[in-house]
Amino acid sequence: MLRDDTMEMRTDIRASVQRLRQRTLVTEVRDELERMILNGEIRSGERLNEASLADQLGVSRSPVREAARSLEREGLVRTVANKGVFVRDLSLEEAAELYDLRAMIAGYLCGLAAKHADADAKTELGTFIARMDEAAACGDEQAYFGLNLEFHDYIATISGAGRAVALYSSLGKEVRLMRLRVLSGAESLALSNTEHKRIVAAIERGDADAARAEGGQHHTNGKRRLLETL
Amino acid sequence: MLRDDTMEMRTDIRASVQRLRQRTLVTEVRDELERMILNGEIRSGERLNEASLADQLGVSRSPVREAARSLEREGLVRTVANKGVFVRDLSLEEAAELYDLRAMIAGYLCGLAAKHADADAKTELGTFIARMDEAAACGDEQAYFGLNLEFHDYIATISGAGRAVALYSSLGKEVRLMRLRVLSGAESLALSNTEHKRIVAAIERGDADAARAEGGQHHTNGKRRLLETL
DNA sequence: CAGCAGAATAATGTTGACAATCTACAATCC
DNA sequence: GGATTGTAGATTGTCAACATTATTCTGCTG
Repeated sequence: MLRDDTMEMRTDIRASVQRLRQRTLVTEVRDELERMILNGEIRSGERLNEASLADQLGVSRSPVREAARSLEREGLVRTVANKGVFVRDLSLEEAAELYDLRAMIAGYLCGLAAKHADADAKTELGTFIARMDEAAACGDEQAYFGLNLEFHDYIATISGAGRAVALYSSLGKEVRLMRLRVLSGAESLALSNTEHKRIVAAIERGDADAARAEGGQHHTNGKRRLLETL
Repeated sequence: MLRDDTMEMRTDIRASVQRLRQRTLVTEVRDELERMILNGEIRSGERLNEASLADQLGVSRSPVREAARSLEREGLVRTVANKGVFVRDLSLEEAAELYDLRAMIAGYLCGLAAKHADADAKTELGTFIARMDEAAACGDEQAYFGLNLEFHDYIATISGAGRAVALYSSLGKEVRLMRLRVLSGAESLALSNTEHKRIVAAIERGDADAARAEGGQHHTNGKRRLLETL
């Protein structure tokens, strides 16, 4: 028992060290910039002033520069030579395309999840559904929004995919650039969760094709809701 | 007539300046590194030595660092803190996943191309097919390989998509990391071009659904061929 | 001789300074 | 008055030096 504990601690420490060791100023700044952009603290189209940000974050310009370049990977910014990096400004067409891409990849992930989900994963998915039902009943959009993100991330995790997961997450962030809350109103939340239930049902019975279709349809519906909002 | 000529020249110069203006040491180094990686001059798993590359290219480490980070966007390298950036080493599973993703996106692009292709585009597609037929008949794998890339890039262009095109191109480069020539042998080339013809036929008759299906299938067949090779 | 400290070496991370470029505004000319 | 040129300030691009971290080699100890 004692040995188990110490082993547990040791692996914990090792993991923690591993994590800390991977952190560097660039990653730190990167995360902070990403947060600022997604929170709208830096608005769409705005320039990321290297000197100002470096000063603000207490580092030199180099880490800021590299972090900004790194954000390009997620499509959060675009770089113009000799002018700077700017927070991307999504047109409606671009947003619609992002939804299409996300729908395809989400379907792919749901299909894989149906193949790979074990009993624990299925239980966890059920828990997510229940919690989102609760949030929907309370009309707590904030909570539902967070749970929704976690739910889809969880499906991505159990899919066992690599690049597709990263892509899905990246496209998700890109979409959030629009800063437009599609899910609003209790009935909208409930409807969204109905679709979640269909996805989970398909995953639970291991029906990959159905899971793929439901996952894709859920995101396509999201695109339709977005377009209807405008 | 004279006026037309000078106008023509002026726009040429303007475009050229515009292009040069966007070039900077970072982009220059980035392209060179990409070339080196895709040509296998830097092998999979190998580290990109900043100082050595900087020396070799006659620049300081900063542009090399940024260029290397920029290559991360295309998944050509992975960065490990305090250890460096390494050319990605694709496992078979990862490669298969890349093929799946590419198949989905290619299908998406073919579907859009079927909707947006004008008469000129259709003619151009026909030309590609003819040229690839010729290369296949001669068994010129090198030429077929290049034409194949151009053909798919052209479809991506006429699709009118934005992010999806970039993604498709990026995944294409990633796949090339394997440095495995799937297309070999005259019959293989001819078979591949048969599939191209089905795609072009669907685009020519404006059948988006069929184009999507054919485009996806073509890439899925590529994945199958890859897996059979091993 | 295996294995392990510890120094030496080499690489990356970070910084501040300088060069090149862009932007905005004022002075000039027609 | 309007357009154009020139100049000053701000911003990005690049560089070389220093700090920190990883790797390798060496010599010691059992």
